[in-house]
Amino acid sequence: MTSADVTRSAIRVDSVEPLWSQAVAAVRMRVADGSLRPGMRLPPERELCLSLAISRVTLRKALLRLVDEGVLKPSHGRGWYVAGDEAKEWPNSLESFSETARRMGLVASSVVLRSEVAMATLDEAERLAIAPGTPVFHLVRVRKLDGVPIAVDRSLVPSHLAPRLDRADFTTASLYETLTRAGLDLVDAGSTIEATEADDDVAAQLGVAERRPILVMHQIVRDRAERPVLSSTIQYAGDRYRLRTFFARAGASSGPMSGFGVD
Amino acid sequence: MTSADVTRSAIRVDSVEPLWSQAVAAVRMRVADGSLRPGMRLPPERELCLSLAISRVTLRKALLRLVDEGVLKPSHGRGWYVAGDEAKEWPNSLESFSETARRMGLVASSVVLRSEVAMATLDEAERLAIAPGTPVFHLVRVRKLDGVPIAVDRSLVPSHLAPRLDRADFTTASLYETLTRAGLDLVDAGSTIEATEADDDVAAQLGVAERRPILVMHQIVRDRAERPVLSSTIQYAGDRYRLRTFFARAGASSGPMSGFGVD
DNA sequence: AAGTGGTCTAGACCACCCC
DNA sequence: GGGTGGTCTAGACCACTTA
Repeated sequence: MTSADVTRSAIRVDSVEPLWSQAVAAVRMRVADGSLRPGMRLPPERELCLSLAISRVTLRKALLRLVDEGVLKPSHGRGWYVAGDEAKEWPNSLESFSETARRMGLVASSVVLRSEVAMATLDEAERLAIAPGTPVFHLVRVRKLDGVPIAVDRSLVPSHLAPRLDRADFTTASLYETLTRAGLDLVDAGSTIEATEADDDVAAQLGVAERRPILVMHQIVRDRAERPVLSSTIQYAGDRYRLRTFFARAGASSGPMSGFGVD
Repeated sequence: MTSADVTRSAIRVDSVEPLWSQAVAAVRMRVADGSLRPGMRLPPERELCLSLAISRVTLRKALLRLVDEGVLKPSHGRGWYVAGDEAKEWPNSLESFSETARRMGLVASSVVLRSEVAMATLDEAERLAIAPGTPVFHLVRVRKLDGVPIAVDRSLVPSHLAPRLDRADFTTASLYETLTRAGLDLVDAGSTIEATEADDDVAAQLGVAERRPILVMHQIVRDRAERPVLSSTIQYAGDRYRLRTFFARAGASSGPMSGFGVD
């Protein structure tokens, strides 16, 4: 048995989770705990099939998913390799605030300015596709890195989707994790990103001069039924933060699409 | 035969393209030419397998890919549906400038300020992972929508990867398409997005006041060998443009990842 | 030539939706 | 209960890498 060995032990047949999903978790675990280090080659697919006791098709579905997440890299004729730190820290979507903090070795913290349920205004109701006046949980946080204010984050969640959110302490808790644990499955998100100037409110909260550049990201996250679950507006101090994204085409094969936002 | 019928005629066995990729193209064609309209249900998988003469596994690989591109939406127990215009215009990556123009019904054009080969500076060489002094193609364009200047786009391509780029007319041509046609396969891209102020150069080119907010997107596009092929820096007038992204988790199944940049 | 990933197949069974 | 997608399998053959 090599140290890169991945055994069946992690796979439970009676679980509701699909086998490929369990395989994803098993491999991800091995990468997280360090038994699979960046640059290492995984055992050949046919061996992994045996040790995980799943078919090759199922295994490959799992491995491809991990490519999508930036954990693995396939190399035709050579093998599957664990992605280096560079790529691993660049997920196949927008990097979240806490991920950024981890990557840079800084401590992320939040100051909660508002955490309460209030009636949805016309504007808020439209963004969340609910009726005006519906109870909505409002969360306003100043996000900090090593104590320095970086961004103001205003989030909205319809109360009937996740009751009692106002009892949670979002000084440390992650909103995304809290919603997931409440049984919501966030499957897709549309977002817009623009540059504006700081108004006096945001300038004061971030400790920058008025009219300084602000990076604004607005996001609507939906569940499997395409129901808006979360509306989030983050205003970053322009000279203190940079959004990062990474896009990879898994089974590319000369994709006919225009690409990654490049013409 | 229903109007949604997709026949084998489009699939050529002798082609180098994988069958699933050809199936993707066949379905995409039907959507593009209007024989499959938004909201319509596709024939059942088992029927499509017969008409395309491919196995169900292969067909599903193609359909899943189209979900990734925002063309289709699966519905367990009901069928596959053509995505509405809303979703279709939001690819699973950053929306490109011309896509934005199309969505908004505006005419995209470019003014080429510079199109020549020059030696790479230290900074440029580092970004492209080449030696300083290596010949690099420089392309500087002012991107316009309906004649209004929206952004300044500075792109760099190492000359040895695509010779004679300075002969092309990028007033109309797409750089991405030109590179693809030159045989380069752009498979992944890392990018950063930030907000800054307009310096006098950019302010003049965009016709805005100095120190006004600017949205800057920097991007490094790589080929299959992870070799940087294109470095692109786009500076958008803050009050004239908004970047749009859409992220979907195809086979989600309670993803354990933090999400879409949301905490 | 041997090893390894990439594509493809035919068929089975389960889970969900709707009549 | 019948139709439809979702998961899974065992095995075949091809393409790329390495020696």
